[in-house]
Amino acid sequence: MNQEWAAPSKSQHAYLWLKERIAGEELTPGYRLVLASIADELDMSVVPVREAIRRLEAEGLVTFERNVGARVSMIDDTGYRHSMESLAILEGAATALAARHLTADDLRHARELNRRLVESLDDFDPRLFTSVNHAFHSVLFAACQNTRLLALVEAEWVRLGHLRDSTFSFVPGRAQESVREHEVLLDLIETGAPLPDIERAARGHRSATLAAYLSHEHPDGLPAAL
Amino acid sequence: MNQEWAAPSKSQHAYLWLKERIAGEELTPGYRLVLASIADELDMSVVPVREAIRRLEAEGLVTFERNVGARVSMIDDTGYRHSMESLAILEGAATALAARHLTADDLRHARELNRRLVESLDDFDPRLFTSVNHAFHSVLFAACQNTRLLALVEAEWVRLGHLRDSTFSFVPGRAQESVREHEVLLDLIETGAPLPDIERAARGHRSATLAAYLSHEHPDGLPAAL
DNA sequence: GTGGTACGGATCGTATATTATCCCTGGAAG
DNA sequence: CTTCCAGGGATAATATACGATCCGTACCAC
Repeated sequence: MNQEWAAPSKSQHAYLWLKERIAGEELTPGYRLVLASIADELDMSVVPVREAIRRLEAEGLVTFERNVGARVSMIDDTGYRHSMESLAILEGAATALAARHLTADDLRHARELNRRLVESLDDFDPRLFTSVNHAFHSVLFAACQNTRLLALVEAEWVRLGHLRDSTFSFVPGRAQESVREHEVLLDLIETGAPLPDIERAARGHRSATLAAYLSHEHPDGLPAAL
Repeated sequence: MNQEWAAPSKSQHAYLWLKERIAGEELTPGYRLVLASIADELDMSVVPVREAIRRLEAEGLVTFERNVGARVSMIDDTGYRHSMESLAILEGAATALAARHLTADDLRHARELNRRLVESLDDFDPRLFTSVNHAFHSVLFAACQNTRLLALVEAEWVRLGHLRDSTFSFVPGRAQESVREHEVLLDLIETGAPLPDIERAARGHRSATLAAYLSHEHPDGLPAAL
């Protein structure tokens, strides 16, 4: 009597549940993750919860201290900068590798998303903007054939997603600039520009967002090279 | 009465033990990892072993199938190619970011390692070559200030390390070319070449190794773009 | 008042036990 | 000869139980 509706393992369930809460900011950085409480809440024993947390730890979303417990990863400016820089590199490459595989439909979809970004500039909601922004970039790099690279990009987005809600909350002015750069990027792809140009544009786009944040928070800091 | 000798958790111990075995090819790809056997061998219960395996899973070293068990990740050509391509991108960027931070000592050390690579070309041992090769590149990118990027690079090396012993076993001719490219790369760094040039050289170096492998295994395959 | 120490609650770490699932093998039906 | 089904062994998944460790607090000595 096979239950067709598939039984997701409890471990998996706990993993997804936690990840969701972390991404959704219900569990903010520094939040203490107590095994027993979570197990209780999810109506399971602590064993699956432990495994879920181990996986999250390996992904860098939570930090663990022996005999003390887990907490949602704290993010300092350095970590944020490093992650953004890494994402710039990964996403830039993925976008370039995907460029030649984008269909006309994909590009239409991307332009539509960017149009929504433009519209949202009035009555600005950083949360919404970030979400649509992610969708926009996802369209552009999802066609990348290199699944490993894709996984790395997605992992970095998740990492950042829970660390800072949105750079755009901090530097509202960056949003306008951002959507313009999106158009440039789309044009490059559509006209079949050389891949290195596309990569440079995509990387530069994210680096610029990072730079905007850094110069806003630390006006006297040095800009990142490369 | 604090025991100074530190008590590494069993979970940690199992994790390191397995990782070691996998890296050392004692556990080859496809090898079945049975919880009870491992627990027995390490003189512990299955719980810590499960956690260790979960961590390895998150790192991509083992694959897991629900209710079936874990096995050391199989690597197909596609996976290998994707991983190498990703490494090319990551390592290229890390090397460029590290370039300005390398000391004269670092460069001396790197040249010394490359000298050893040259020497080893007679009486060629792919295993040794790969190992020293890793050391060489480690020196070049270790000075990268972006710890996140560094972690990604190292993770990818580990991934590849256990998947294929060495590309150089398959394409011996590549080794000579490789050490020459090392010299070029070192010269670029030493003369303070523009970072994009350094990045391109470092990325191209690894891409070339991948290409050599691919064209050797699949002479009719298409070369990777970018 | 300050420092240290001892106790206790909270929480983690691991072992053991129980249940669920898969896969293989063998036999019977067609 | 092939196909299907049943049963059993192997193994994973989870629950429960117990011991170990940490950390905060209160008490005592000085």
